[in-house]
Amino acid sequence: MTRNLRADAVRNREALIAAATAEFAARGAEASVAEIARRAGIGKGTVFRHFPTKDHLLAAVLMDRMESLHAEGERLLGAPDAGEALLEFMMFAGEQKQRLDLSLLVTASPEVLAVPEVAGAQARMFAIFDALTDRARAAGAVRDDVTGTDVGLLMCAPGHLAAPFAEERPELWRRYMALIFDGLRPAGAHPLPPG
Amino acid sequence: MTRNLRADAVRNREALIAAATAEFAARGAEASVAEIARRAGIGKGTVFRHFPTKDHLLAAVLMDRMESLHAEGERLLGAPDAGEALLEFMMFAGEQKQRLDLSLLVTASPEVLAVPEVAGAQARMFAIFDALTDRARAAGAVRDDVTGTDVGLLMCAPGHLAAPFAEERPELWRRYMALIFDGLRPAGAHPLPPG
DNA sequence: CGCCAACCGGACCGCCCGGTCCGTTTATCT
DNA sequence: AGATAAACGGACCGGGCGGTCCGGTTGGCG
Repeated sequence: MTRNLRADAVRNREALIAAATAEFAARGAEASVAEIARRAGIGKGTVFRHFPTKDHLLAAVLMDRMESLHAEGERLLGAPDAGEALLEFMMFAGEQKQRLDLSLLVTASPEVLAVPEVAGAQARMFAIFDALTDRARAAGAVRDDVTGTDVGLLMCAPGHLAAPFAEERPELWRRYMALIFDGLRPAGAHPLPPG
Repeated sequence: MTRNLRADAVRNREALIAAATAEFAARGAEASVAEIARRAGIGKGTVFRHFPTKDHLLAAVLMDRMESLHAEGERLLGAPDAGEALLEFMMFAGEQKQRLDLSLLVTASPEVLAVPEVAGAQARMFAIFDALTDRARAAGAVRDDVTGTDVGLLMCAPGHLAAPFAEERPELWRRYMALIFDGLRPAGAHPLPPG
């Protein structure tokens, strides 16, 4: 069945995933395998024995993040204020210490989506987006035309937008997340005419 | 002074810029010089005689777009409704037929900013962002804490977010632009506490 | 302790990139 | 038409990438 890994293999695998997480966080999907291996203190060959492809390695890293989002989302489904819960969720998503590009999760490349577990994890993640959004909408905290997909996409933006100022204004992304959430509120809504 | 180009050189230069515009629009800044040359029907060597560097070629393309934004912005500064003018400007920016990634203009790479004309054009462009935003703010159409820089950054988002759905929902980006603009309105504003 | 399979890691491959070079073509001027 | 400089374009270079291979190392079991 699941063949037991040798002790050193386990150690290396852990170091590899840690290094990959850090490196993908820093450089995005274009991070190089050689650099990840160097950072993990192992050879490039070892990387490819643990994962057949760079995309499979990326997939493993993304899975963690998606599960994390999923868990926090489920927790917040139990929060009393549905609107506040949605905002809190978006902030949690943007926060990810290792500021892994959220759009790697939300709009994942075809290659990593080809890994079946990733597709499943992404589907579960979007289900949580929907659940949180439906609840907020039912509570009248967001306007009627907002969907879970909208939330998933929109919450990716602040990270990108604020990235150039991450040094001098590390909290700028929070302001943009709040701004965008305000756009979701029913108060000043001016939705486009359908068409 | 400015040495006259030979007729064929002029033709090739035009074809080159057209091809570069299309290719950068389609593939972003990672478009390859070889492909641009092929598309223009010229050799790669010719590209580098007209522009010393790929970045200089990209710079030439970006300049056009920035001037276009600048012109439309100045036109809209004369529009009666300041708030409507700002929204219209954002829509114009998102529209750019060749949907050239706006963030190439707004958060240009250090390399292309090293081309002095680009830096100047970008500064003029940001000045227009500020002018339009100041006027909208003075008219009470957007909240007090919104700056021209905010507008410049935020208006880049819809293009990215809607890109994966560009095929089946080509107008989705408009909805997001409107949503984001609603977040700028004073109506339902919930700005973050300073800090 | 000694053996062997599991594991390691760096040399190596093919590919594509931005950029250079130079022998060939061609527009232009007389 | 012939001369000449301008312009062309593809072969070529160095570098970095993802991925492979295989001789050397090492953990774990009998």
